[in-house]
Amino acid sequence: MTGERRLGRPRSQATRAAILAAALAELDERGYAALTIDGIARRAGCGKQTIYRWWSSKADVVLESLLERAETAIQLPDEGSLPDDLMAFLKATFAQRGQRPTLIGLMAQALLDPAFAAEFKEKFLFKRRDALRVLLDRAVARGEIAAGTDVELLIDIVYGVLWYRFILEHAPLDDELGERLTALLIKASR
Amino acid sequence: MTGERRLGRPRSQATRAAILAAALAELDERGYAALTIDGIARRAGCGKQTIYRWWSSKADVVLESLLERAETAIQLPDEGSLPDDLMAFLKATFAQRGQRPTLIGLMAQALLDPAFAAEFKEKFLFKRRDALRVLLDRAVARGEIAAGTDVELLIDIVYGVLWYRFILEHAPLDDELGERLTALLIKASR
Amino acid sequence: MTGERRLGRPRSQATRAAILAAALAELDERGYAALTIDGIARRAGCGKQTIYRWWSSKADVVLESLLERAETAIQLPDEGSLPDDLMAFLKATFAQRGQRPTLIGLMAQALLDPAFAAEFKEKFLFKRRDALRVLLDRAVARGEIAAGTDVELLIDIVYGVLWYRFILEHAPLDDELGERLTALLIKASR
Amino acid sequence: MTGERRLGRPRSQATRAAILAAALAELDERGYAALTIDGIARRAGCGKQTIYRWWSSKADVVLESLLERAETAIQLPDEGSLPDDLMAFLKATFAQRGQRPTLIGLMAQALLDPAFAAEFKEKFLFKRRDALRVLLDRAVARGEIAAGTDVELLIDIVYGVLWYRFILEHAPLDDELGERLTALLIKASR
DNA sequence: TGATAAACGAGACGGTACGTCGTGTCTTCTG
DNA sequence: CAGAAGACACGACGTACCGTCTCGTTTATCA
Repeated sequence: MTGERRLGRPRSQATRAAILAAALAELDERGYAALTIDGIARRAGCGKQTIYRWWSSKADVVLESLLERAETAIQLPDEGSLPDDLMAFLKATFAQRGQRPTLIGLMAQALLDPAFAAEFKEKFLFKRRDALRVLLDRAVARGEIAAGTDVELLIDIVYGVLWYRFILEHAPLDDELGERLTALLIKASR
Repeated sequence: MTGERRLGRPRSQATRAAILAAALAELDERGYAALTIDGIARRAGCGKQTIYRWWSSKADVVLESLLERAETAIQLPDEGSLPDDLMAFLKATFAQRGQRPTLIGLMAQALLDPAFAAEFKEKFLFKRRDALRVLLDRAVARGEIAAGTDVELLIDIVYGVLWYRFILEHAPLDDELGERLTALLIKASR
Repeated sequence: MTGERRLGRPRSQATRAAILAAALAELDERGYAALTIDGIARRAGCGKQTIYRWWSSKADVVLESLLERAETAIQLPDEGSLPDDLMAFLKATFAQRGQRPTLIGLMAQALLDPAFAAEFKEKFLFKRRDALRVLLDRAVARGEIAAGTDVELLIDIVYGVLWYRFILEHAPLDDELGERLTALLIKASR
Repeated sequence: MTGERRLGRPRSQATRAAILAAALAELDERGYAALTIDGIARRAGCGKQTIYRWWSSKADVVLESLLERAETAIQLPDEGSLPDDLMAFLKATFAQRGQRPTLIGLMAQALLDPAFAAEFKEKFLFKRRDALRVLLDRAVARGEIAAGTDVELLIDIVYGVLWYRFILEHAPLDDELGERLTALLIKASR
């Protein structure tokens, strides 16, 4: 039942880990644009084929590396009120600024490659939308925001502003932004 | 006096135009990711060197092509009230959805290449922010929105939502979005 | 034991042969000066990298092609007397006049590139000197030429005249030259 | 009468000299293989067109530079006897060893380019043959060498050995070679 | 225990585009 | 009208990665 044991030599978990680690290391040292499959393989001490066997692109490798990082996990706060929940959520999100190079690279890849875009949305972007939706739905249930409120638009505003500033870097992603954004959303949705 | 006539053979305007046209044609036929300098040169009937002499990357060529297209010009409506101005502005912006592949490609390049990012911001993104700021400042002057309103945040919300939906394509960029966004911003800024 | 099996995919002998053949074909059709690595790769149906992996220059490829041609093999006659040996040797050498374009090209490359010059001397020019030296040493042993004769100078004379006429083409490389040169050398070395 | 004054601005002798000097300087600093028309023009402070107007190739420029050098002039000794004449001639020739890089480069160009080869022979190589022929004809007239001697072959031997050693550098071009070659030729031609 | 089967490292392969270099021609202004 | 300046079309250069392939080797399961 649990079976599914495939024939032949099983996938090497050590190699898998080495590849993910190598990808992150290359990313840190050289940046996303300079990432190459050759380079990852060389650093991981594995053959290129092994990478191609399990991932479809370098972005795929990076996405998996990213998702394995503990700090990328989504926090779902429950502070009792929307403003507090939102602030906690935004603070947790802002705290991941260190991932910028990686996230920016993945977004670039998503823009250039529709297949990867689908995967990036499914495994990353939409998961975060889902988390935020939980907070907002809770607020609707509590009556903190009006029943007819377009929750999807609120989500778009939060992530739209976040990504827009994340990409352009013309203004900071800090607590002050969190407070102003929270205040604005609540005022707009009462 | 105004002179500034440089020495030597002057830059060929015909070649410049051929290159920009070739870039747009390649873009339409094959998409941004498949653009190559070789391909542009071949189609334009010019040497690669000539492209490298005047532009620093393929994104640079594409950006200039794009800026020369009349339809990329920024509309600055003046309808007399903020809601009308905003709707007109958003409608004009949404009308450029056909440029999506190009704009997405340029954004991808900006994410991968900081030098190009700076240029893209200066020549494209910030020009649009400036236009929107004019509308909002006008509304502040007219008392339509509160004096202390964080105009920059409003701009970030508009363009944040626009780009976020533009990139993810999880929801349409249409008049209904325009109306809801306008309503929300006005409610939040009174 | 003799093993030495290298790791990884072994070198493709088919590709090696295709490259050498393509080089000779290009040489015949277009001449040495018009040879290009691009052209050889195109005709051989291989990537340029494959050529660069195994040879350091186009001259290197051509030299190897040449050395594989059966007709480039050195004949070592043993007719019993120096005049007969020399005539046989010269006839065999003159018979390779068809290789002129190739040899001239290789010599040109040797003049321009010291690294290739060393290789050309080692693998081609000195091998021929060695063969001729065998003939002359034999003649010394038989007493046909004086014991103190400067054999190296005789070799220089033979190959000097040959190459000089080969290059300048101001006089033929034919049997009459062979006879006169033989006679002169013998008269001078008695 | 002497006229032949062409119309328009006359050729600039200063520029001509600058180009020839620049060619020699580049030759000395970088070697023949690295010579470029661009480089010569840059160093001479002239336009490339000016070079193309008056010379047909870089080899052409170099040949003219070489021929203008005083030390390249042919010495025609008249010592009274063939051995002395020959030795003097060879000594004078050997004394030009410093020109090796230039001469080797010109010879390489001659091998690659038949048009230049013709010019090189006419203006350089055959002039030297002519000079040597004068010496040898004088010796025939004096009865130092037999009347039926193949003078052309003797010339080929002298220049063949010289160029062969000059190119291969496997043995020196020195007085000892001069003496041995002289002795050999005289013994062979009595 | 040995056959079978897949994963793995290594690295060669056919390709494509890169960005640079040099060529020989052209187009402008200056002397 | 020669000459400097330098832009131009062209085409080869040698390199970097791509994604695939072909080896020998390793590590499992199954008969």
